[in-house]
Amino acid sequence: MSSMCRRTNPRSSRTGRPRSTEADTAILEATRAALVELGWSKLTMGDVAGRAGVAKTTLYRRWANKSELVVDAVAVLFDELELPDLGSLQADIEHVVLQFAALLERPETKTALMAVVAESTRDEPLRERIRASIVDRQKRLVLEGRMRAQRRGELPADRDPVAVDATDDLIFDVIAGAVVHRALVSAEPVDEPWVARLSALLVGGLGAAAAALG
Amino acid sequence: MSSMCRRTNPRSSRTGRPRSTEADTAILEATRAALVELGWSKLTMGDVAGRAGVAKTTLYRRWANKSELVVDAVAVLFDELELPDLGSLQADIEHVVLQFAALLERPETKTALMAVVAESTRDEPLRERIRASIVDRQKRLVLEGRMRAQRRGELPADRDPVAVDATDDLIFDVIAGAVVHRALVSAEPVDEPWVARLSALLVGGLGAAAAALG
DNA sequence: CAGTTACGCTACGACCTGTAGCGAAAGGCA
DNA sequence: TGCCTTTCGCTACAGGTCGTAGCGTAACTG
Repeated sequence: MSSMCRRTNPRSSRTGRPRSTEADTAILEATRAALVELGWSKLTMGDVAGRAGVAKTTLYRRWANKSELVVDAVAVLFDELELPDLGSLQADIEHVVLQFAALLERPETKTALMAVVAESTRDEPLRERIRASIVDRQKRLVLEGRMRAQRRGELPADRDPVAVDATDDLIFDVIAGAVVHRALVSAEPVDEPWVARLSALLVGGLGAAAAALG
Repeated sequence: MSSMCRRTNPRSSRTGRPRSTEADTAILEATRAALVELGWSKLTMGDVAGRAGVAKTTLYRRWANKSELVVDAVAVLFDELELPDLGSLQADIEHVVLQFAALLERPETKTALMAVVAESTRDEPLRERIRASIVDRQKRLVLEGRMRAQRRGELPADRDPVAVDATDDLIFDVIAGAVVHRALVSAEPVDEPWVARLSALLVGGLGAAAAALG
């Protein structure tokens, strides 16, 4: 709290004209609109600036490039995912998978998600941004679902906390990966029959693992 | 076989200078090299042409754009995947998953795969090309592994052929999706412990489903 | 009021795209 | 052998995007 605590958080610079938060939201909204209309590859910074009613230079003051801008624009959409208690592990999984599939059906996310991930393979800061803004935030769903199943007695209580973490990570990659692959790579519908099969596979697999350890 | 059967297969045009197959291979090789050095987003058609020692116009005579070129350049790498019989379903799965993970570790595939998939969300011909050149060709691995497991008695024989197809598709999306998500989105290693967990989950899930039906 | 920062605007060099036009090369066919 | 057709390398080009620089103005602080 000294007078020079500044470089750590440039947003709290005490002096000068503050950044327009209206411009922030207008830009992110314009970015999502441009994604819907143009898709990732035809979206340009100049176009977004025009839609948002700001100068192109204003975009570059906030984001280094298109990828970082788009990550911020779509990240908020992923926070809409919820995990209501439907009474059984399988029902919970099916519900969240259908939500996730609906999210991936939206043209903004469909075109943007794979693109920024592809870009992040050669851009470490971007990878970190994606992890922090999107990936890690959704692991909460797996955590919550697993704990709920344990409370119900569908899954055994924790023994080795390291193994539990590893299993949570595995389930996350399996569910998210399978849905993304089905929707975007195989390009086939993530509908109730498919979701039911996936959920049954997971519940069966988790149950079998628990039985083997018990 | 009349004298005018021509438009159906432009490659078999009887007259005129034939396309240089050396140029074909040089271009695809140059494309992979450029992917390694530059990554997807900085790869340009002019750069590839220069590396391959051909004119830029020669590229555009063969491929409509960067995406189609890159699909052809990396598709061949996916054909290296094999499924040797290791004696058990779980061992077979683990082996092919580790192969697939090694493939995704290569800089060419890592940067290209997600990029062309992202592009294909707004490009129907490209999606078809990806499906034909990469996706569908790898489903053979699931088919072979499932039939082998049935021969061993690890899985029950087919009853409903429709359900069998659906399960094959599901397993394909789950395995490929999980590995891709782990490697590129979560950006964490696809190592033996993780692969063992994934395989155990799948084998357990398939076994539980079989038991429920039996 | 002085100091500092953000803003809109314009302009710009560098780069990439995809196409057109040319003369030369390499095949098929009679 | 000569004609036809297609591909080849080359050059040139219009159109578009990127990311930055410079300017005068606006907004907020103490």
